[in-house]
Amino acid sequence: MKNTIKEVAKQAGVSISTVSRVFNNTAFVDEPTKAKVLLAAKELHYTPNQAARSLTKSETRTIGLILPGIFGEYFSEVLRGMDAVASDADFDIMISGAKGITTKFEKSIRAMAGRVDGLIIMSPILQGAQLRELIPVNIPTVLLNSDEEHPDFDTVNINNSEGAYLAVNHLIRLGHRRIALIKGSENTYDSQQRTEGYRKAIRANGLDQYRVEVNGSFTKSSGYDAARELLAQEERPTAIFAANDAMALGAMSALQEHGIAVPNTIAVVGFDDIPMSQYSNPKLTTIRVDLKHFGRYAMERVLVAVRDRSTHKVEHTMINVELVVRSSCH
Amino acid sequence: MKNTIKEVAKQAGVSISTVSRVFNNTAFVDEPTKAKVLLAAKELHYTPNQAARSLTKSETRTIGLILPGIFGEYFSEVLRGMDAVASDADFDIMISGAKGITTKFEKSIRAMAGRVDGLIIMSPILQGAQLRELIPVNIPTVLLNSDEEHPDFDTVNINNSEGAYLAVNHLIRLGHRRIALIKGSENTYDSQQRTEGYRKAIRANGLDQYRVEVNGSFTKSSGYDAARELLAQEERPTAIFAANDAMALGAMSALQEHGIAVPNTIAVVGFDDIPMSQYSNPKLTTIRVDLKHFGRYAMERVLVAVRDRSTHKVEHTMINVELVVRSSCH
DNA sequence: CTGAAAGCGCTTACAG
DNA sequence: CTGAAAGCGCTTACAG
Repeated sequence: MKNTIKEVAKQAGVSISTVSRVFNNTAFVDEPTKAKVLLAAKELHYTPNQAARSLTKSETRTIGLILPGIFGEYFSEVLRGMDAVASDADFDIMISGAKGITTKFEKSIRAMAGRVDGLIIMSPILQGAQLRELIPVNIPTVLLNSDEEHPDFDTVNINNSEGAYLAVNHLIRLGHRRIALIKGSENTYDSQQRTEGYRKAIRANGLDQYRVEVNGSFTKSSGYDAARELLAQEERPTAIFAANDAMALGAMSALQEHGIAVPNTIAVVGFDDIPMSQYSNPKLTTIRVDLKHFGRYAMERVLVAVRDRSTHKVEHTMINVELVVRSSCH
Repeated sequence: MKNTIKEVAKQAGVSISTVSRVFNNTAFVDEPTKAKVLLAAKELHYTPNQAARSLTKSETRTIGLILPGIFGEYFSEVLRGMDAVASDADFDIMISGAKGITTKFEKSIRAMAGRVDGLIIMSPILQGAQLRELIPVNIPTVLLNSDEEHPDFDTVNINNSEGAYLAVNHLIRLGHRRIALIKGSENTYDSQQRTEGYRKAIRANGLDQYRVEVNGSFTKSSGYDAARELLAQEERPTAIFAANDAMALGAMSALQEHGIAVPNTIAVVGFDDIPMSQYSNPKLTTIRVDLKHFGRYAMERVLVAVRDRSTHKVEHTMINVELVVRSSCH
């Protein structure tokens, strides 16, 4: 990596232009010359410096990802989708975990400058104007899970409120009335929307008197804790809607520890349909989000934006969801 | 991002050196001058181009990760550990999924050249000599899950065979004799070692006549399939050791579908102790690997290597494991 | 305290 | 087909 194009040129007895040409196949080079270059490169273990390359070509062939975290099956699936299309297009991925802290977020953005051709940002906390301020002007970026109608950026969102509505409605049709909600992380766009969907369904069915909401943070352990909190209440719910599958799984675990049968005594619904949900015991009824497609689509959007930066028009996309019935409700 | 240091300098009426100085705090700059620069930078939405910066400083403050995949809780946890220490040290992470294909692997390496200060490579398939050939000479790199004693690279490994031995031994002490193994991905270093540990325990207890091994690939679905295969055999095992938790979870799901009680009819042990394992039903007995520490440690190693490239000496580390008994065995 | 200039490792017209 | 030179956007001695 210390060996430069200059060394290779010297060793091969040619100019650096020639070396560049054989490495980029950008012009025809005589076979013997080419051979000499290749040999020299091999001997010196030469690999072109991509930073230098980016600088001259002002293209990096990499997309930057700024996410609130990259952990758990939710992000895994989204990443998997992104990786698939990036890799097909011969793009690399640069990751920065923004942790939801604004200063950290700014730092991540700065770190990306000049090293990526486009940005995918999932920042469920930051709002429209702030994003406008923080995100560099000239770089194609798509926003995930925030500000559905941001005038300046492409946007991909999950139909959260619809999904929550579907989930709760399913429970109601099954005869449940006291349906508890385990909420996602506070201040988070998707959490708020899922809460809203829950409330809408409750209200629409005149069940407001039975409404009960407890806090969570989208993690299994927070779902576990929330379920215990629910069990401690004098009037226990007969059903729980957790704002994501991780919490639903955690909640089921807590219920089972307490010897409470799922779904017979308490029914549970989740949201996301992460892979684990079809392997749990009982299998989780949930709201299916095609997470892989979500990631895939987001990556496709940046890529087209990168390709024709000039003609690109802002587009807002909503990912549909559907109820998938398994065995955790009754 | 299109705005350069030159534009800022012009707008502020100073030289580019001065702009550079205020941005890097690398020398004292008069307050009024500084103010002018900052103002100009703000107006132009200026962010220093990191590619250019890397080139002149020949330091990138980023570590490249080449992994066989970045999906599932196993990788999530490892990544979480890496991210924590990288982020503390103010380093970014660049990811490339090598997918175990050699050509893809080479491409990943090339893509990293000049864009990272160090490399963490998990390539359970490639062997010592190949790695030597493929990895650029001058870049500090640590190898994960491969070639324990590679003479040229730092190495961090999990004590796989010991762990497998512990798991199987636990089952034997519980009175099981027909203990099936669900293997991990073929040709994989860690899979081979886990298989080896299984066989050692079986042999040491004179149980060779009961040995039964089926194939898997470290995924939940492969564990599910493998369990079904086991159930189809004329003599069913009374216990299953899955080479990782994901497969163990998949296997339990298959057993439960068939109405087989875990652990009463068939006991199950896993390996890794991914977060889900303490939330499953029943909770999974497994071999605990401190995955987060694994990632953390690997990142720490590259970072020290990056810091003193010259004095650094190759070091081989083994991560210890331990049996954690929960409720899936009996 | 600040500026002019060289240099980081490449690519790409421009000549020949 | 190949080379010399300019330039990408920075940083960093070197002067003053």
